[in-house]
Amino acid sequence: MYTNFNLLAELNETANQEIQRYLKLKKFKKGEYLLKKGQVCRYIFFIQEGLVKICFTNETREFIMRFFAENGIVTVIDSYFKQSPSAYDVLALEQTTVACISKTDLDRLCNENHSAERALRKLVTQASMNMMERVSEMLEENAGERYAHFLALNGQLVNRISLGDLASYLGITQVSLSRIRAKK
Amino acid sequence: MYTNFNLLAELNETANQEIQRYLKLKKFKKGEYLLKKGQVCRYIFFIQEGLVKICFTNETREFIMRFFAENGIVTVIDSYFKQSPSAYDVLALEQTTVACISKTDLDRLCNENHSAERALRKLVTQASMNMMERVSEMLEENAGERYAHFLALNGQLVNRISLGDLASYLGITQVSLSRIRAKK
DNA sequence: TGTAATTTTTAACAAATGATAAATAATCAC
DNA sequence: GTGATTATTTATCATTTGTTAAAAATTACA
Repeated sequence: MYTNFNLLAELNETANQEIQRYLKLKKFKKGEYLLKKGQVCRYIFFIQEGLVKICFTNETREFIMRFFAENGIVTVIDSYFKQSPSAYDVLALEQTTVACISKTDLDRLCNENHSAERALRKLVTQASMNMMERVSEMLEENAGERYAHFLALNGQLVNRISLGDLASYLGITQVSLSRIRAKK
Repeated sequence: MYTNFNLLAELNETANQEIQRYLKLKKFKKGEYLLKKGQVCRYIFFIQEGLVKICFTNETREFIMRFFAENGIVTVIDSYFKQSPSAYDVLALEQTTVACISKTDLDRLCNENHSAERALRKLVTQASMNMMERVSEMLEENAGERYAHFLALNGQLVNRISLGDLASYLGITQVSLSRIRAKK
């Protein structure tokens, strides 16, 4: 039922059966929060359908860490692992269906099952690589280059994301992104 | 002998004895490379003494991902886990002594020992959190704010890092950083 | 369909940062 | 120590991005 996640491919038969029992389906409407800033993130979410953003806000602006669409695996890593208040919101940009597993259940699974621990390690490794790539881009590229880069890697996603959200992801204002697009 | 690393505190007695056998000491002079771009990163390095940077270069500029000093644990995550050519250099900024373990040995240890796998998971989790924090800062803060932030968190390190390297870390030019400092 | 609300674009100006060059200061090698 | 090398600062100008405001386009919905 909940296939198509690399994390799960890593699991052995036992762990796979276990995790299927733990996973619970949840649905979020567009605009609903999977997690609000200040709350403790108690789940890892497997997105089956829809689109979410992890973001935070200033007094004046919003900033987006990442988008996650179908087959994406989402959690607020430091809140989840430390069970501390999240600095980020997780918000549905479309009607979104997720399968999720609680930290309590996954901890149990990881304690009992080495392959689950390994799968989790691979998941956070992937998150690390994604964030390093993002840091590299932000160091090296200006806003126009980051925009082109995002288009190249996420061509299909762009149609589902507002310009404002894309600007928040790129770390610039909506006005600035509009100007960048006009130049091309 | 090789104490003071959180990663190791996580290990059980067996794994701890094993890893002590695997760890090898290496010394690098100032300016020597622990890893060059294009090489495959085959080790995790535990810095005992000294200072290194993970960096990459443009046609014209250098960019620094992170500095690692005493008790820091360094690897180029995607090169290490995928055993693919590194996009980054790892370079000693001071004479540096490291204990290192090869991926071959650590893989063996992780296969045999659940607590080693967990320790590795915690290591990459920490790396993820660090990189997320860095992305957040780069989205939200301008260069002057990032400079102040770095000073606040790494006051003691600043004296060991050249202005040029600090600028490369902040993603600005040396000239720009000099200007920022002059304003304060 | 028509009106309101929202999103995107355009414009004008301010602030931040990059690029280049030159001056000054600090460090290194002999 | 002395000269050469390297690192840092200062200055000037160009480019990028932010801010604000208004216009235009799109979308929502009654």
